[in-house]
Amino acid sequence: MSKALNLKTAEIEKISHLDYFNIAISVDCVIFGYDDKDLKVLLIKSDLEEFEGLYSLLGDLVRPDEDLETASYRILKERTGLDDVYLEQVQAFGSLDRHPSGRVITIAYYSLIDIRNHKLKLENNELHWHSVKTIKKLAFDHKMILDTCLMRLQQQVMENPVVFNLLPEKFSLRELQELYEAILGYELDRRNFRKKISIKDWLTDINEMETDVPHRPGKLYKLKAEHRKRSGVRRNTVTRVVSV
Amino acid sequence: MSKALNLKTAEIEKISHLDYFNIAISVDCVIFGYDDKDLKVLLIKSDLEEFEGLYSLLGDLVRPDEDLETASYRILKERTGLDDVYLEQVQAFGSLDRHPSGRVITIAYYSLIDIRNHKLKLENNELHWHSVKTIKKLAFDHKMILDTCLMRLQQQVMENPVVFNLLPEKFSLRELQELYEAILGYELDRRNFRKKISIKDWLTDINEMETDVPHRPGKLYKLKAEHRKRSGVRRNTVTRVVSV
DNA sequence: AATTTAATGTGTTATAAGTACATATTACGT
DNA sequence: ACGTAATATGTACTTATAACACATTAAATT
Repeated sequence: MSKALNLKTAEIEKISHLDYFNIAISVDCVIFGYDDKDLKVLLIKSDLEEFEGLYSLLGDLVRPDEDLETASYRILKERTGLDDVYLEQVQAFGSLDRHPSGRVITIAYYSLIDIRNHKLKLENNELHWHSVKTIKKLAFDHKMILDTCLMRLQQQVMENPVVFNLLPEKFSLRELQELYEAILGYELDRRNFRKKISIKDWLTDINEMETDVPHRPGKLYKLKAEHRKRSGVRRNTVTRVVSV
Repeated sequence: MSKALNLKTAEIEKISHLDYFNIAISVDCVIFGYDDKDLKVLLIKSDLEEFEGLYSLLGDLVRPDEDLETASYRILKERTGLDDVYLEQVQAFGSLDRHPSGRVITIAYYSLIDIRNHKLKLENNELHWHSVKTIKKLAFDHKMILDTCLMRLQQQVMENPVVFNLLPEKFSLRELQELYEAILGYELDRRNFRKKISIKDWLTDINEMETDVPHRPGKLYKLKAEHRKRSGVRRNTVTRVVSV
């Protein structure tokens, strides 16, 4: 891989090899979580002077020997310890000035994880969950990336059973509705919401009830196994590379 | 930009600078056209031995001093002579083995152009329009990229007034419906189609009729000016860079 | 033990959107 | 003048969305 790529036009060859490899490529993960009726995102304090005091998404350069999904899974694994996560590519961001130290094109992924039932190794990593709706500014173009990923999540939410990755295995319909409301940013009618969900036929009633709620407990449900796909990408080939 | 990026983890620094810049980044354009009731895509014969006899999408490496949209517009301009085109990013493709000569991550864009009313400088470029539905195999992973872009186009088509970029300025409802059918791959009911389009309120009746049709001519319509956005990206900043 | 509280669970009606389907009309070609 | 092939248009049926209220249950309070 040290010789020039013999790509397409002759024109390319005029320009030296190094010029073309002076672009770095990174992956940035918008890691969504859900807790306390609130959509969260996992952020780290930026270590760049230019962005002193600002937070940024979790990202890293892509290594020459790993593909994009592998890089994303590696970041998730390194930062959170998790390797069983939902992950989906959203968009590439490549403005010239998006990174102060040089040319870095980044591919954004969003990821959904259940905060409560996975103990993350957060503290030692300087990682923290931030409420999405209170975030005003981030390092780099990460606010734009976050917004784009949130929009994508909002689009997906009613068509695909993806949000269950944010919930524990068993949940009540109220919890599910609150999650939808947190993602969409507006309130839903309870009866219409339940009807819609029941038409989709995603859930099974497991004949258990909520406990420890200070009111009448609701029924608990599980996502049906056939809809449980933890990743938008082919995970069996990918996570092995990451987690071994 | 020749010194290392001071990015995130200490771990990165263990790996030499050159390793990280040994990934090239390209842009590939799926250029859709429409003619003869058929969705077409613009392809070029691959100049790589590995893909002898196969066609590939139009693409090129991204230059360190241009952003992704600029690179896409440059490719379109260089290859077709057009700079007033609809262009939208779809997805990044980054498998390790997708390019036989080395590691190249590519960002796929799709583009919509009106074949008939723009004279393209095709012949001297070895470019040809191919009917999308007859394409079985392409060089690299370009078949996958084409399929992904087509799916994206199909998704967009009913929600956004994008397909008008494939048609001449004035068109009949029949032409429009045939275009939708070509993109979606199935037939539509004429009355329902017209109702749906009229509800969207995208068109103005310009009080002209088709000419040179061997049957009763239909009315001609134009896309209303407020829906005429030739690009999914901010073009006023972008095309200037390309076309000046 | 009785009462209050706060949530669960459920159904109907009205409106809008989607689907299936048929007939009269018009310009061209012969 | 006539046949042809496409345009133009509307209605009934079905499905989805939206708005809306009341009885029930278990926990917490008195």
